[in-house]
Amino acid sequence: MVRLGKLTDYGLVLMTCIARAEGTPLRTARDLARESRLPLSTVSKLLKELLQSGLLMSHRGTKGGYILARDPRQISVLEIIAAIEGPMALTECSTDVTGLCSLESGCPIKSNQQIINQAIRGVLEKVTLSDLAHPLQLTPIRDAHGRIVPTIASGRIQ
Amino acid sequence: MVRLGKLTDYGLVLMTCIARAEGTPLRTARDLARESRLPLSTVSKLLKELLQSGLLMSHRGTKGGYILARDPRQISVLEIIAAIEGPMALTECSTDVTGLCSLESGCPIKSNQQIINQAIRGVLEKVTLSDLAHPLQLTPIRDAHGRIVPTIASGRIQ
DNA sequence: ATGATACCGGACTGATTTAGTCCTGTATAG
DNA sequence: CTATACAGGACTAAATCAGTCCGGTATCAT
Repeated sequence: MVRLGKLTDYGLVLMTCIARAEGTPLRTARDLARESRLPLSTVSKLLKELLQSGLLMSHRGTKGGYILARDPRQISVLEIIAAIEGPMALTECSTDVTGLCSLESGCPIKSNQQIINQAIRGVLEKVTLSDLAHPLQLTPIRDAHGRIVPTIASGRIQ
Repeated sequence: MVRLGKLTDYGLVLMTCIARAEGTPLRTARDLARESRLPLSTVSKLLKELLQSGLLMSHRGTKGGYILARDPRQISVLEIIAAIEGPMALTECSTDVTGLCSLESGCPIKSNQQIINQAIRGVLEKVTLSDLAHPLQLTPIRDAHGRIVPTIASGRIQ
């Protein structure tokens, strides 16, 4: 449920790879494909999308490649996901445009959608690429009832 | 992105409908279909799934219908979503079972997935059916930078 | 210059998933 | 005993997704 597409996964991996290699200035699609063990064609496609969303910068030619457009701490996971899956459009109802819905007023979905949307956006906005890049410990803390406490133990979040 | 399926939306609506009608003890699929303006066949299907997940109880026969299995405040949105979309399975990697992934150790996806998963789960677990049922005000608060602060202004969350 | 490298942009296809329908069976109330 | 309403499946059409491929353009090294 609420699953990200495979390509989005790959995208996160690629961004992580780029973020981790701080020494080399530019990473080629070929390099990243090898590193992430993904097919080159797929990697290229993803890098293009990430580029168009302004998360990467590129340089052509023999010594070309990709580089992060911003500091990893300034890139949220939400942005990366949006870059690949398109802007969050849960339903037509969730846009700001009014009058589209045939149910007019009293549509019971609208507020629900927005509540949930807002909640998820909020979380994903807080997690940055930097959080993903550093192999941080994920320690699932469980409370007395055995339920997972939604705290991420990296120290950055909450 | 990170979108819920339409059916999940409908499911949330149906649960909300049931939660809101506190007077009537049992709601039939037919009633709910009329109320939610969704086709009966779809509504039936969803109610069945919600039933099997233990979120609803049912009664057959002439005066039959559905009723919430628990207090709306005890039912999280996460449960409702999981009931319809199946248990959160972002990728095979995100299950607890090890050894499935061909990349063996050092798979860079795994931790990412779990971080994001955990974050989303955490949020959805906190939002309850009660939150959806009461037409609460959604006031998107923006901070100085124009970014949305992920606070939901119902007073219940955060 | 010129050729090799690597990004750029889009079209295209097969597979998977999703939404939605339909039908037959079983329990309950009157 | 009959109408009502849930129970449990199977089934299909449509939409989405993953992945591939190709012709084009910019850049660097020789």
